[in-house]
Amino acid sequence: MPVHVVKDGVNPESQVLGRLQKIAVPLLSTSLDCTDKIVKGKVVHKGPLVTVGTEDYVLKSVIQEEDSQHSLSSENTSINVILVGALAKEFSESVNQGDVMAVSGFRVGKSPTALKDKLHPCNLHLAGDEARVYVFPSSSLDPRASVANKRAPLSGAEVSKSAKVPKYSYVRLGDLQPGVVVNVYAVVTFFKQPFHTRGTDYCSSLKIIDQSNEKVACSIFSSKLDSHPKIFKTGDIIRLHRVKTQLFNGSKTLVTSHGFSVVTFDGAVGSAVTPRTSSLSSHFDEDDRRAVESLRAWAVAQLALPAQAGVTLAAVQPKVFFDLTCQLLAKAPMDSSCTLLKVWDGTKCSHPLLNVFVEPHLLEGCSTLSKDMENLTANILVYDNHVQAARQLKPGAYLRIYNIHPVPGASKVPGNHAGQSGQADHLAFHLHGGNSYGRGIQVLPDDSVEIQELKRVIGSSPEPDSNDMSDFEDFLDVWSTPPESFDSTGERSATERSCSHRLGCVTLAEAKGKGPPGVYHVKAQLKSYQPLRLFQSLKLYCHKCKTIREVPDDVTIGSLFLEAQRDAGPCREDWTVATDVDRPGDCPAFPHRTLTLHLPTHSKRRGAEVNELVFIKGATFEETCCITPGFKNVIPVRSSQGSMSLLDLSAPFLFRGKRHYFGCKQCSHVDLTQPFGQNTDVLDDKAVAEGLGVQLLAYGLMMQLELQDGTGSLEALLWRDASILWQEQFFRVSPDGLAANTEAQGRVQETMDKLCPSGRSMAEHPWLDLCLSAYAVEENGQTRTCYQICHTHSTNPES
DNA sequence: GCTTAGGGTTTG
Repeated sequence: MPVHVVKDGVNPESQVLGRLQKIAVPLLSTSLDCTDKIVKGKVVHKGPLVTVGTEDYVLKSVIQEEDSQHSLSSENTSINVILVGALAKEFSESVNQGDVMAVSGFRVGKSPTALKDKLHPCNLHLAGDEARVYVFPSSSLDPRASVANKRAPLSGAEVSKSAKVPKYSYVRLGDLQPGVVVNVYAVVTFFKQPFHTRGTDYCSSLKIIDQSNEKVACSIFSSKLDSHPKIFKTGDIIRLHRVKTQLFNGSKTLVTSHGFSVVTFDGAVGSAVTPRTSSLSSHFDEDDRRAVESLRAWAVAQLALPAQAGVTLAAVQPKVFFDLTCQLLAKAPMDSSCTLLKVWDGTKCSHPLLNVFVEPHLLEGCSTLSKDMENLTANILVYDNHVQAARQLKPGAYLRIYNIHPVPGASKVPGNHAGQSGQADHLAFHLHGGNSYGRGIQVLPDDSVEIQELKRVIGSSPEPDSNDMSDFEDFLDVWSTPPESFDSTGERSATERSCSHRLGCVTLAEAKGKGPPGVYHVKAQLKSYQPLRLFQSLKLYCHKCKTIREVPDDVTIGSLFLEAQRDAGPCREDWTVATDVDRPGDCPAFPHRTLTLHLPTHSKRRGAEVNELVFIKGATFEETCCITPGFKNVIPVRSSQGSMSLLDLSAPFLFRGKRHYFGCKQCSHVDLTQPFGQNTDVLDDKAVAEGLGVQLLAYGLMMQLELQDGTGSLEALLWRDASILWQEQFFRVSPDGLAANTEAQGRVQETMDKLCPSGRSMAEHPWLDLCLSAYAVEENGQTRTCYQICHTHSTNPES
């Protein structure tokens, strides 16, 4: 019962005011934080009970401050009290003029009748569950009064129990008064991610607005990021408790004061009213729900606050900054002040997107899987302060990235030397340094409204134009399938044999007991594999001499190119025409070196194009990479006693797009004196190698797999016989393309992750049907048994 | 316990 009558003889002050702070009527203002406050006065006017509609009531009353201290110091000692609903009806029945009453759970509003009635400029609103009226009948103070006998007296204990903490009251932004701590509800119109201040805290800088149409800046300080508002987009609704109004440059601003708290809500009309807060003790009730819905309804009606239509990749306009809700696919450091984020949102950009070349071993996570897919993937270069934030991100995470700058034209990408030309009309995305315009990256929780929508779009992402559907299926498989579904308890094998052996399955222990040579069929799980960094497993293999070579790194290759510049003499061959390009002294060892392009003078082959082949002399490795988009075949050469010669065969002898081709030092017999390629229809890698006298090396993966079944474990090599099957069927990638194709490498990694999911128990590792070949190897006079996996390929997870 | 920041016509 919201109206409590205090029994005769009970000291009202001690019973009711125990936990509440009394505010004198003259001191009431709209900026007052009404939490835990009580106002007491004598009822000097009791208006009639007015019926609104069929069941609602309103009653107006006036109370007067009785505290002589305040009644003398101010004229505003009488204030209008508006009672609404059941409270009004009850008040009408149980309160009389002359009674003293105390009220709590009120809201202070502007009195619209102040000019007319000359009463207090504010009024008190009493409505809702938290509003309380405590009546001290004039009989309890003045025995001569006769109204008390009509009332059902309540015990003091009951009064005390029901005097629970009143609800929070909220001040409109238009009513803020400097120096006063208040609570507010508002719509966010601008926000910055929390950033480190020069002081001890992070600061969230906001602009907010409410129904009073007053826009107010707000600074939230806290050393704990968790205490900062979880704002995802403008239009979100924010509730601030215990914020103080300050004047700055003549404008009111809100700043957090001691014990502040903040809760946010989605701003969309009709969406669930779910408080976003890390606080466990946050207050939230029906009134909060109403406040949020009221603000949502108000905001949607304001033309000044257009609903934020989220920009998808498909809707991106060049040069127009935008915010993107997306999923992180992969990331790679570019240099100390720049990190690349590869993201998608399931839509296809209508502008071609810049493809950023990344060293495969620097890429973390999985990339898009085919060239056609790439227009679904935005490469976002994040700079400076955002690099730190990017470092924390995990591939697969859902993000919102604020203030992305789509820049047309192949802009310079830090630390990136290859594959940048020929993308002049492609869009590059930048997240510039600093936090102006709300620039930043935020991880969105999986259950947020925007992620629900993103997941829906990703789930129905358009099919690529490419015929290569397996790529796309893999893509969806990896990104739309929760990790839980990778477990394969009692399910069919993740690999299958393709051999024609008629053998029964043996255990690993049995296979080890039988010794070499032999072929065994086993069923086992993959416990571990090496190397974990897959680029380290990539090798070069000569089919002729059977030699295995490491793939040289870029630094080694770079030094071989520099070495080749030592002989600065000409190297004319009569079947080529040379064009000299003076290079400025950007290479300290060889100032003003000359870069020479040699083009074949004639080609008798039909359909041969002018850009089919070029020899390049005097170029650095980076420069050679840079001209690859202009020619189908780029062959770096050097001068050797006036003749054209290839570089040391440790370096790639041929560049085709991003692909680098190596030759075998032992088996090659280089001859550049004759034109070549005229008897072939296609001048591909094999034709070029043959024409140059180079024995082409093949790429292959070499891995050591630790297999396990219930009987024991066994180390088996994955190479040679099985490699083609593994690489073309199992990983569904061509080994030759693997070195240049970060996506293919990503796919290999995905496959390995499925076979050997890290962080999961062995029970969750899938079972593999394998064909093992055992053979003896002599080493330091000792014989040991080695095993290789052969005739084995993956089963398609889809079928 | 106090301070911090105080949006802005961005751009590698």
